[in-house]
Amino acid sequence: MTPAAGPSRSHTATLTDVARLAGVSVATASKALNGRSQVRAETRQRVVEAAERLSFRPNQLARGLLAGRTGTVGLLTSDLEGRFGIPILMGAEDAFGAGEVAVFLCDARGDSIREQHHVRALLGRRVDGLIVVGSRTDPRPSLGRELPVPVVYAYAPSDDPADLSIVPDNVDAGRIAVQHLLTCGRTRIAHITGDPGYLAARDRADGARAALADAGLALVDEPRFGAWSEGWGRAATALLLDRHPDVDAVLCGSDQIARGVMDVLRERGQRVPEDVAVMGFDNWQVLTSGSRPLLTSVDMNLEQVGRAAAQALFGAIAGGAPRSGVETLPCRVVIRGSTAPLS
Amino acid sequence: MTPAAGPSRSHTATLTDVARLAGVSVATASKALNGRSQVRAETRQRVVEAAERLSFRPNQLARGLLAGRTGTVGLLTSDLEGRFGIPILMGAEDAFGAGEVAVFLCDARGDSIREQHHVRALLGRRVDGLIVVGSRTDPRPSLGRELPVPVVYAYAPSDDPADLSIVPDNVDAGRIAVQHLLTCGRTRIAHITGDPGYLAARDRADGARAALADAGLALVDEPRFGAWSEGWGRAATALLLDRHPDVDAVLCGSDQIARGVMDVLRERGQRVPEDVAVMGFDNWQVLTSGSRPLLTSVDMNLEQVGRAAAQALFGAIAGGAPRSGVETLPCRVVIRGSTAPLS
DNA sequence: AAACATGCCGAAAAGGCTTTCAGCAAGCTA
DNA sequence: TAGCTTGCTGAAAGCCTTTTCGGCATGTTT
Repeated sequence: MTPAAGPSRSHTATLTDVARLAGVSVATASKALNGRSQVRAETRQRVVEAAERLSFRPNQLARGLLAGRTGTVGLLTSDLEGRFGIPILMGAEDAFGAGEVAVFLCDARGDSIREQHHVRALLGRRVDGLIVVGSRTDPRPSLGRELPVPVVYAYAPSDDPADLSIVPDNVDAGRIAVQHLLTCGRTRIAHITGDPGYLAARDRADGARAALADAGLALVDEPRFGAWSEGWGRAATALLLDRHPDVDAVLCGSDQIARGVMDVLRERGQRVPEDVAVMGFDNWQVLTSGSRPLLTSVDMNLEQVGRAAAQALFGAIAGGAPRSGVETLPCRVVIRGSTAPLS
Repeated sequence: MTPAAGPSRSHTATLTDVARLAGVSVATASKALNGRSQVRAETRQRVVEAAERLSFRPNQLARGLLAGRTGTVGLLTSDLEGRFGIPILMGAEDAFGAGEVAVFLCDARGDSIREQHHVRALLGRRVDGLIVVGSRTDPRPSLGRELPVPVVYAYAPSDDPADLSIVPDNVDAGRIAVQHLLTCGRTRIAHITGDPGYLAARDRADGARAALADAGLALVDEPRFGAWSEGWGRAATALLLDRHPDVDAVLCGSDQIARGVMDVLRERGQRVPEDVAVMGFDNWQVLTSGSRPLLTSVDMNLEQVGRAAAQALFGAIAGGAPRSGVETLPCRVVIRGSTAPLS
């Protein structure tokens, strides 16, 4: 057998082949394989066996062409390397994969020209719907209302309220984080967070302030906005301790920041969590599980965001009542060693 | 306009519509839009305008049905959450996206049943080829030789030498890492690495030993295998310093381990890099850029692995000479603050 | 003016599948 | 036995595009 002439070259079995082998017409073969009722059991059996023998796989292209539905969706992401897109993508893939939907993955790399290109290509392939995953929770431009298929935005909401967007509830995230710290008996809580240009940073700070206000308290100092990095966590902590040595909890805008904060606390002789409790956001395993002690963090349930987006899209494709607006999903606190009740 | 009856419902334009609007036959319309030469310039112009007006997008399903090629490939990954799959996926998506190929993403979650299911589904959709991305460099079971489309394995090689696999060269990675440390004038080099069940750990250790042997040196102590975690890095470093306080470099099997190593070195009063140089593997940004000093690391060029796999698959689809066996791609040292010449 | 080449265009088939509808045989009732 | 219902099966149309090939109107040559 020559290298190029394996079974690879043998014409893939088609329904006609199956029908011929089973001694029936293609129509009957089709009905037999699809569980239609107008086929005698014995005939169906023959067809099924023939299909088996030829390892027949119905051509989804032909099927999609006929049905007008392809059973495919496009997943448009702006940054794959960012860590937020992945869990969402997993959740969506999971929700679809359970059914019989296949996912086209496209990375626009944050470039709207590329994005437009991908949208056109996906429409050419007649996807049944689109999920758009952003890298930040700040609103992003809508793909427009003129698309021939439903679209769901995940993580980054569309700026058009007529679109449906699924996002984590960052305000509530800030609130539950503070509530956890209050539950631990902390009252002198500082907030060190990232780039104020990010809505997520502002939302979380707002939620944190609101929860404190509900308890008749306030943040120690204003929230310190900076960068989403360990370095900023370290720098801000040094400043914080100089001005407020009596702080008993630091809520950090990200796990990276929290790592920097914990490093400096340790260097300054503050024990975590005995003297100062520390919390992060994102629940990024590589960071939370490597720190000493393990880091308590707020998980944004991104996988669930992905799943919810997939389900919403599914519903829209099936023709359910169209939803719109920004729907938020709750976050959850994952408690580890860096927070504990004051003893 | 009722909510359900937007332009969404308006029948997507088809070539017939374009032809009718332009006052030509579908055959002519097709030729005009595809740059075939047997069309008068003026006629072509009319057709193009009509297509524009109707925002016509040729149906790729029909096209694929006819051509026998769909311009799609399946990307089968075993673990999306693992950090190795993503860059490979990005590289592949990039290499394909440049052309006109769309990528079906499937996550098998490490389950071979799921994997089989996905393969069948993808074949049903008549993908032109398959890329299989593993989560470890240990060989994995082949998908088999009987598939009707070419397959390329990335990161995790197939156990069938008849298949083509693209993997990073971990042995060489260990070698170049040690060479860098030698260049920095280090001679008492220890190796703390991860789970010995991983081929990557053993390969890197082998490469490191080989490079040292070439220089007439040997590792300080045997490589310390353990886990891919900061915690192990800390524990192993404590042991190491007790037995070999004169060590002047630690080569770590991953960036996580390296972070743990650096933490304990600092605690024990060893300066990095003045007293002890530290290197990691993987060049994982979140870890390398958060440490003090910034961490030198070996980058496995995973994006390039993905690109190379995509290109190989592309070649195989186009019918080029079939390649087979395991092809390795070189890694590269990314020098940062944690390694420096002895002064 | 006849014969020919040339340039454009359109009818039709193909690709694989599903669905509709007509046809046919067998079994039943009157 | 004629007429009817039931139960299966198959022919054919349709989904959308590309490609082949025949045909028609020019323009060109002798």
